[in-house]
Amino acid sequence: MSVDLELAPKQKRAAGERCCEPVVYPDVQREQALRMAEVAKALGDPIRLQLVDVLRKHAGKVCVCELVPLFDISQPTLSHHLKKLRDAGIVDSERQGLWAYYYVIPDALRELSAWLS
Amino acid sequence: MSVDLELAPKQKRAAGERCCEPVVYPDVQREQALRMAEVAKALGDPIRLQLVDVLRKHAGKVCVCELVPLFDISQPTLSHHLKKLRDAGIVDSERQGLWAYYYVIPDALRELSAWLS
DNA sequence: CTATTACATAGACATGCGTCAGTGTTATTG
DNA sequence: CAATAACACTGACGCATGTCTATGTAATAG
Repeated sequence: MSVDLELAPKQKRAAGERCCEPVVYPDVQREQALRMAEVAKALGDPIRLQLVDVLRKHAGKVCVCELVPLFDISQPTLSHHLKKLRDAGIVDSERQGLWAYYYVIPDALRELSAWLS
Repeated sequence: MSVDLELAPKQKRAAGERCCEPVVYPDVQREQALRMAEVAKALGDPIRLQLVDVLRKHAGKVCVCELVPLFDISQPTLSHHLKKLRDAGIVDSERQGLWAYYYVIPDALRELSAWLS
């Protein structure tokens, strides 16, 4: 999988000349880069990465009240991180009475994972 | 691969009682989360992600002068992004005369990639 | 209804980020 | 030497981020 940027032919040039001609490249696949970067950015915080790890390990849905004591941050801060993960399309939640259960959206990490391997 | 956080037993409790006891968890593997989050954060920008993509596709080393025309940003901004990738341990560079050649460090993405799959 | 519990939202604060114009550094050409 | 080219660094700017305290909302207990 790639993001498809065309590259100018690679060759040395003597100084005193222009190094490279400007390259026109199709911005095909740029949306893919945007999507993957958004997911990567959401994973770019240790707490959020550990949150995703916990949610993935516990295949079912996990109550927020079980997540709070795992980290040295306040409950609102954790709520904020969960929202970031929701906005990135990585997790989703369900309310049941007073509790909120979070889970990883299947295949949410697939595109990035495939690109990385 | 996981980050190894212990989770409290998952069970509903009647309201009016504490939901969960605080959980003590070993911060084993927390360094791993820090490392992976650092890499993910560096990939969390579309331009940097595309830079890594270009460098990975062209297995050899790529001259900065070939990268500049691929993006709609100034040369100093691109230099800044390359520095971020260097700081994250994803790429490295070599100077040869006037030119600087960048390349992806082998296995720099392996840990994150393995965790994601 | 009142109190309590679980969770989210609001606002504030310091810090970090992405970008640019400008400048510096190093190497090559003439 | 002076001029030029490739690249990095500096400082500035607006905006986003991570964190907190305080408050809001919805549901349950009594």
